[in-house]
Amino acid sequence: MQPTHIRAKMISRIKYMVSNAIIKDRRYLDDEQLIRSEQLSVLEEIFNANVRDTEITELSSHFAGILRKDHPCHLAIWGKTGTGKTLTLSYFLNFLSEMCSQENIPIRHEHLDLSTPCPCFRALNDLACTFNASKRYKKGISLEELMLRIEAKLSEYEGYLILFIDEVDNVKRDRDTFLTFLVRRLPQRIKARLILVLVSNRLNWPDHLDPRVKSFLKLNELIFEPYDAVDLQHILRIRIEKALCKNAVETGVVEKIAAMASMDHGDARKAVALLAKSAYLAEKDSTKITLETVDKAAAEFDKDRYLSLLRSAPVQLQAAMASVIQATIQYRDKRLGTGRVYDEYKKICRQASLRAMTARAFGDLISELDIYSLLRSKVISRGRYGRTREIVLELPTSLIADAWEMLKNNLNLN
DNA sequence: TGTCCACAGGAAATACGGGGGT
DNA sequence: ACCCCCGTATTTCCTGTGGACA
Repeated sequence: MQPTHIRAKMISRIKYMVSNAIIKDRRYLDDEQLIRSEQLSVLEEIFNANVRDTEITELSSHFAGILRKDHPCHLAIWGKTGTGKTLTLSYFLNFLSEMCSQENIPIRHEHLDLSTPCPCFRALNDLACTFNASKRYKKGISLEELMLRIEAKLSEYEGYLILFIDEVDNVKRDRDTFLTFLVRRLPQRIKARLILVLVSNRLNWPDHLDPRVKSFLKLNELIFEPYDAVDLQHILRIRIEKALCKNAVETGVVEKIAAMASMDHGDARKAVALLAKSAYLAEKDSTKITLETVDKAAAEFDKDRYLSLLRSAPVQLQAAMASVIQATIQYRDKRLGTGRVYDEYKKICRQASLRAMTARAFGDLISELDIYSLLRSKVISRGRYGRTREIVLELPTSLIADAWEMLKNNLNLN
């Protein structure tokens, strides 16, 4: 060991990195790290570039009634993830409140974020919490009790109350109870004028809703189109200016990222994440961000997404996924039905000393994996050889080995 | 035409684990 | 400390089903 040697190495590396730095302020590559006011200022710049113009105009006319002491009806908003629904709405509602307070119109808005799937109970509980009407419970208190507390808390308030409920369709099971409460019961019991803003990323969510709720729910609808490539370019350029040094980006990179992101979802968050990843990669190699860097970043991005999704999933789901992979490898080109995969699953559970769930429950696990699009399952009939769900692994082939390794580790197999 | 496979997937029953009330 | 109640997760039980085969 030669301490001076390693020191010299470190110093030269650090100096080198500093002189070649391309990231100026990495917080601007990740929204989570920005404080509220910074987020809003970025947002305002984006809006000033005429992005989301039509949506904001629509919102304005929908809520204009408030300034005339009118009661606008509820609003349903559709749009895929990363189309800026949440940010646009909170920006707009803040602005609206400001305007109203200048006119002395009492108004309040609350944001209920259901970005992770949650049962009716937790949704109500969260709602109660945002009103300070109750503490956070895990269990052990009835839905009725929660509703009463919310009502009690709001009983005195008489102005407008805008409830902005993000990702409504994440309310699993009993969605009707939740919505019935909001749509029918709550308005009758409180004096405030309630306006619901329901955000969802599926277009057809009111379809399988209790018809009684639906008829009560007079809705105005607003659709957030996915960003197109031009919008995304605006968004990226603003970020680049804030986060990166001058000349850190080769020409064509912005266009490329924008094109990639708009092609598969029009998701702005994803576009920014891709930019961030590219920047990190470029910085590590001390180069500019080139077109190849972007390709590399995109590949890694996909990999990370799948693997972290799996890693953080409940064990049973991981075991189910492992069994699907195992079965796919084992039976190579034969078609996979639920039965075979279930046998595999039982084996894996034994190895991982996990309690195997019943076939019925296993079927539900498969459906869940389908929702995450880790696999595709389709019910087919093979005549006298029965009916089953054909299961096809939907993982990029390059990832199968990685995923398998990770699952094996997580489940302590072998 | 009827049979029967191998499951799907709905409904009811049961197990679980945690909070509230006393 | 005890018991009871609640929502949630899983199991048990069950009916349904498309089409190959006889």
